[in-house]
Amino acid sequence: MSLPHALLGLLSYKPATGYDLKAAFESSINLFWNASLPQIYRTLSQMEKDGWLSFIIKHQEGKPSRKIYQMTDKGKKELQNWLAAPPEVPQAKSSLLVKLFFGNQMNRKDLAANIRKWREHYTEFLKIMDKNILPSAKGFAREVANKDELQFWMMAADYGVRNARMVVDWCDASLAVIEKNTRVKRTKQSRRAID
Amino acid sequence: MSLPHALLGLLSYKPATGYDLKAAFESSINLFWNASLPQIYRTLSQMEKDGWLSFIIKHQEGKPSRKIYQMTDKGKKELQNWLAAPPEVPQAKSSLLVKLFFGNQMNRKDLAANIRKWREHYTEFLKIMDKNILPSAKGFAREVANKDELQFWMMAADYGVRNARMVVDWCDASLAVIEKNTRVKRTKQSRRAID
DNA sequence: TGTCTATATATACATACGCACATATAAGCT
DNA sequence: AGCTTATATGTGCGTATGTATATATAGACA
Repeated sequence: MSLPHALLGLLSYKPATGYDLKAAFESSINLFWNASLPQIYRTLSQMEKDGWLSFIIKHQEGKPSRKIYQMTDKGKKELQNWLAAPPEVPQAKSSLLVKLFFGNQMNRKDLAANIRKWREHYTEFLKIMDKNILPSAKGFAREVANKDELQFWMMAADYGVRNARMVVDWCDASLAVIEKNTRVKRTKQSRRAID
Repeated sequence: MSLPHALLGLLSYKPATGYDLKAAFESSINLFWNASLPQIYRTLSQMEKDGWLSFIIKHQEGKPSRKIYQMTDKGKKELQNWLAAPPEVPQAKSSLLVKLFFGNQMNRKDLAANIRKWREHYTEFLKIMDKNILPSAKGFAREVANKDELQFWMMAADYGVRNARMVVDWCDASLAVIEKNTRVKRTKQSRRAID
């Protein structure tokens, strides 16, 4: 379970509201973790009950009040403990690979189309990373981070890029195999038709 | 949500009990999806209520009775529809990358140790794949699959191998960066000590 | 004028799933 | 004699999370 700790990590830069934290997620951690707004609110509320956070309410005119959370000493300790603990190895969950596993029951065209769609998604991701990674990193740096922090952000982003490249390569290799076999089958059919 | 469809896929080979399906998972789909025994039983029960499956009970001596599920026509249609539908792109969830993101707040030694642990896990995985992939695939082939099915199983396994190699490479690159910077810092400290 | 987006909070309902435990028998190990 | 493993079924409890919805205001757009 990482969401509370990811929130602690972001709050270690500066106090923030649930709404702020959602925005912070979107411009950074979203690459390797994801959280909806209701989930963030629920988690913050629970963390406050657990004594990891405290909050103050700041009233605004024309806009809703802001509930600004900040870490307590207990929260800081919790973050440190979590950071030092060995990370769980993520168990892969990929519905595409499950589908592929039963690919024999699929129309080859549908299967190839699905793989191509996946490929598109990751090439698109790579484009966005190329275009946005530096601006995004700079935005992050301006907001909260120093150069050391930027380095870690780049490492995490590098993981995302390597992963996307790996998937694209795999898609190409798999599409080649599927195409080759489809062609072989056609040839056999043609022969039979000639016979 | 893929578990019910993964179970449908396995049941498309032949009728089976929850216990059988757990074993089938472990020798194949476990690479890219995972399910506990209670979760499988619960899901089968729900699928039966939804009319995707029917079952017969086979009594055995000395052993518990077997509740053997098989697909209904509705279940077959459901599987076909699911297979043809475009797969959801998996949203990455990696607590190691979250930790790395806050790596600046960590002891560099702890961080490096965590990355090394990750690296070990994936090198171990690669070893097991090297040793077991063919025997495992053959076992799968003997059980349920023909050559075409084996090909798709190999494609999925290939994904796992490529992923593991990518992670190992990333670990090496990241460890190099962390080491380099640690050394630089030491040098600066040494200089300061000399000054 | 009505809809959409942004700001900001949150509840309600449902689903997926992990872990612990309950039940029963037989075989094999220490 | 007691423990673990394999076979086979489940329930109960808790947690994480997704989706829909409620509330309130202001500005932009069609």
